[in-house]
Amino acid sequence: MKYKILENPNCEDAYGLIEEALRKRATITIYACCKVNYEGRALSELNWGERIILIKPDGSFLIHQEKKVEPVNWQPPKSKTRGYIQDNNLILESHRRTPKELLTVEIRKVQYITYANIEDFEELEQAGYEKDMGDMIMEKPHMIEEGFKPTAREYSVEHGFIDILGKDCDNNLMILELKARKAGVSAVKQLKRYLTDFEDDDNDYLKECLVQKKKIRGLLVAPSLGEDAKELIEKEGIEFVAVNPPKELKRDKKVTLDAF
Amino acid sequence: MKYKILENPNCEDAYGLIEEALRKRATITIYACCKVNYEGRALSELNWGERIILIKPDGSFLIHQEKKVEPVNWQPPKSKTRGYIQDNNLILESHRRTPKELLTVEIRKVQYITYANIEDFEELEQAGYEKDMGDMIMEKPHMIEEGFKPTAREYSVEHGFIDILGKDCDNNLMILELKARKAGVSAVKQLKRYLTDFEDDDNDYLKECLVQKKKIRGLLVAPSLGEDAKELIEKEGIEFVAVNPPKELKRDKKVTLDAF
DNA sequence: TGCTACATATCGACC
DNA sequence: GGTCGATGTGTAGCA
Repeated sequence: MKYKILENPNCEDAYGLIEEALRKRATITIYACCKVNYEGRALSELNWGERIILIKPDGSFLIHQEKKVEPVNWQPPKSKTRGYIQDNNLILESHRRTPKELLTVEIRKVQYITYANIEDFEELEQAGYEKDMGDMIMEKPHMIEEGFKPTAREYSVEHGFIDILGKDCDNNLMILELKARKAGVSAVKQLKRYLTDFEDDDNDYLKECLVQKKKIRGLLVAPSLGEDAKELIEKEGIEFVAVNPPKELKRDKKVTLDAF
Repeated sequence: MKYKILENPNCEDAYGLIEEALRKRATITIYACCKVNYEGRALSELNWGERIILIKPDGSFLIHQEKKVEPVNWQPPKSKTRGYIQDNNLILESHRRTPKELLTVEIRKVQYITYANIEDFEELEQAGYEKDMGDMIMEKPHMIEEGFKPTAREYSVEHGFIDILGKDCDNNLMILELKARKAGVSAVKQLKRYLTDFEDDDNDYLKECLVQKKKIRGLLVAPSLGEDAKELIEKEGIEFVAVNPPKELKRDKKVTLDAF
């Protein structure tokens, strides 16, 4: 990692280092006293104070205060950064075309600037999502109940997509809504809406179901259920199945599979 | 701003500086080659690579790659950070109680660490939100149309809240859904759902409306409308009113008001 | 503490 | 370039 650090620079030196870093497509951090203006989708102003500025080679621009995970101001990747000197202050601008957005940072005093060319070829591997849960249920449908047979995934209805469509051992239709986290009232309402949509819709599954005089069962599949949601599923005649999302990384899974 | 910078430290020195910084409740940035594991609401793993670590005095913990606005891994405010040395590597852990979440950073090589006590007493002032839009319409109802009289705000119905409830000059009921950004199909559907909820609900507004044989008008209020949404409002008999969210900071507003 | 809704949401996938 | 949906969404407000 090649890096450079500049402490207590004057305005011109700070400007010079930032230009150099931008040219070299390095990642820059600045500890400085600044004032920030943003105009674009919304409008904001942040008065003089000390903050940390992070500029990435992909154009991302972040300003962090000493609190919270979220930056106080930012610009997304592909934004264009430029700097100039005005009234003996260093101004940094980050500009985006669509939508038109401009972030302006007026820097009164730089404590230090660092930049480095970061080498990172890894991507985050993760698990424990709704998609993983769907994959798992398609692979092991008995997790839902004995005899469950999935027939379709991401089945389109008026207000969205039914996560998994299938049949139980008695050939009743089953409509599954998956949630990777604790399900709330909104999840129950969503499933209810899909059930209504499905019943209003003219489709082969429904026709077959009517002909064979079978039921349509709505199932909410999630690791747990909120208190309010418990009441609502009773009322709506919806069933709940407790399933935890698989917390297994794909690489680990592969290893496990390879072992067999 | 008091700060300290340590370049190319060995494991022990890096550990020492971080402990010192945590004690002093400083804001820390580390450029380092590390490996990251997260387990909590989900599960993730990030293999060896160079990243920027930011630790804030409120407990926020961020790991940034050289791309994107979002950190690749993080912990929220109030998380507890601790460090230790294992196998000649520096380990940083950030721990959260509820929900139980643990972030583990294994650092192989530190390029540099800096910490500083940041002084920032300013908060972001902003404008251009749905709430501002609601305030503006309550203050200047004629923006919607001549003779519009708001009667209720955040009126609760089955699937959510009606932003503004009111009457027109002919005493017809008006149900307003506000959006601070371009409205899409989902906004129209949301309003339609609220209209249905309202008509299904047993309330005084509705009773009065029926007695006086008045209409119920649904209005979508937003700066603009997507193409698909235009078709849908036609079909659903919903009206659209173009209103831009007020992009005026409260301080500016106050000044303006003081001037009168 | 828990729940709801908003955000300059961001981000990825799909069209 | 848009549209749609998931997110370890984060965050504020309120019960």
